[in-house]
Amino acid sequence: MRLSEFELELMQLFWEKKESTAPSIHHTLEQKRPVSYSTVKTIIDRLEKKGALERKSKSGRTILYSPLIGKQNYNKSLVNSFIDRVFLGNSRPLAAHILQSESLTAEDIQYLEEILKLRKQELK
Amino acid sequence: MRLSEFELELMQLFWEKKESTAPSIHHTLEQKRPVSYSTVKTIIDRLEKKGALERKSKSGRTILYSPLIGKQNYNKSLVNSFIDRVFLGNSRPLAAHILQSESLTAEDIQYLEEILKLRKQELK
DNA sequence: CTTCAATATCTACAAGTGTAGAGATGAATG
DNA sequence: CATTCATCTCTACACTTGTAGATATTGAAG
Repeated sequence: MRLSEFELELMQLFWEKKESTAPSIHHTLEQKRPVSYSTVKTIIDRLEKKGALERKSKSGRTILYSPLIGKQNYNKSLVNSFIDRVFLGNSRPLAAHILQSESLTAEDIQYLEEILKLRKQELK
Repeated sequence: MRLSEFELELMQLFWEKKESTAPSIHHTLEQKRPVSYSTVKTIIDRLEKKGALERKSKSGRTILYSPLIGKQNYNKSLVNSFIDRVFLGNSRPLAAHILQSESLTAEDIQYLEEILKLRKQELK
């Protein structure tokens, strides 16, 4: 399944909240930038049509939606296609780039080292 | 500058070849999948309009194009916005994901460990 | 019940994207 | 020179995306 930028932005919110309504999502998003309710609802409708969201229930007229696709899963395929598109399928330059990234803390680095250690073990 | 998927695909070829012509790019791309010359040339025109390519010279009627934007630079900003969009600005999960990726060789792992070692040094 | 405010549904539109045909044009060839 | 073939330029179109107004509907409040 293919999500647009905006669609993904909304899915992030749904994943975070587990389930939510259009008015609530609209409210949250409005904190960040001006956007009309209609716009948000349109995107939600499209997400539903694509099978990324489903209607769970109603309270009053208000529809409660919940994600049909998993964040983990989706991210995984996104990362893979990103590596394909941008780094021609070669993970290493991306890995190198990120490991140099400023935003990693000492803890992050520690943690990532652990992962590498384990991988080395596996390879032997 | 914002490149579409197809535009990026062509830029990858231009970066690889340093400079090239529409017929040549078309030829290369055709190996992979059926696509008409017109299509390729349209994308090249758009890349030129966006300022990603420039006309370097002509041999006969054939225009030689070369990249105006750097692969390194462009990738960097792509990676950053990718992390923002998909991982909400948090590099660590992406790093973790990639370090687990099957496609890394023992050498890659060795190399990446070096990077982490250096980073640790810096932090002290 | 009637009214109203909130929510949903429907419709629209401009910009960007992938795709390619039609026609112009110029370089090479006989 | 006239012709042809390759290449360029121009135009087009359907689909997606971001954006939102107009209108319908209904639960809630009086």
